[in-house]
Amino acid sequence: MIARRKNKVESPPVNCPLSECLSIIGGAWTPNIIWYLSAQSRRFSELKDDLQGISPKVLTQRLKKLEAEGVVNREVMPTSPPTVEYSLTPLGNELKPAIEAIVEVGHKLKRLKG
Amino acid sequence: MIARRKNKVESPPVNCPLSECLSIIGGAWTPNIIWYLSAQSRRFSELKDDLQGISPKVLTQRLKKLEAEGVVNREVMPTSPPTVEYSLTPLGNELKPAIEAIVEVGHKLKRLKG
DNA sequence: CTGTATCCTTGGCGATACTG
DNA sequence: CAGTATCGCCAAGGATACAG
Repeated sequence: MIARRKNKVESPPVNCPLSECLSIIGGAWTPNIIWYLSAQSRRFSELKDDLQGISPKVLTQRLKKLEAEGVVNREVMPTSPPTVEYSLTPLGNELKPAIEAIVEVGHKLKRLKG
Repeated sequence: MIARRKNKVESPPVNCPLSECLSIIGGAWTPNIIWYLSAQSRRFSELKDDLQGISPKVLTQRLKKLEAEGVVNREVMPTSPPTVEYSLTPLGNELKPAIEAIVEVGHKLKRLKG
């Protein structure tokens, strides 16, 4: 007899958490922003330099979204002229393993494919 | 010819090795496709059922791209009617840790944020 | 069953100029 | 320095019908 295959894959609940996390790190520049912030806290224009080519609009969009999600902390420093420090929150640090896994695989792919 | 403004959307930033991997798992349905294939090999319409809501066009697009990248293997079975088996290549399996890390973080986020 | 072929909408992103 | 405000494009993705 032909072993009829299972109609369902074992654990479908995966759909949700995947989207949950990817909706955070999914933006075009977002992973790199988190990457740089995971190394150290950065100011707006420092990030703008880190992410060469990003427009201030998009950088603002991303940072605001990340801040709203509780992933990034924004702190205005009482300096003159005023500067703003961005850093990862504890929640933001939870993302680091995923980012690192992605980086890891990125390296492997690079080795394997050229 | 008309000189077009060069505001076309470029590929993600090149600063860190993130892009390499994200360009593979970055598509809208791609992570889930890889997830389902990591459990077992699947046929086209099985994947279409797994990924409820995906259009055949997009599923084809993704599978072709993944196949071209060496991540997914496509095998036509000599059955009647013909069926096609998709599975992960060894290279594709390299992606699993990253996917799993993302899932992991997805769970954490869900716990922490409700 | 396994895809193609079209058409259409959307929103993400780029570029640039301007403000406190 | 740290953003906002506008404008515009275009490619990803949805919907649907058709084909081998």
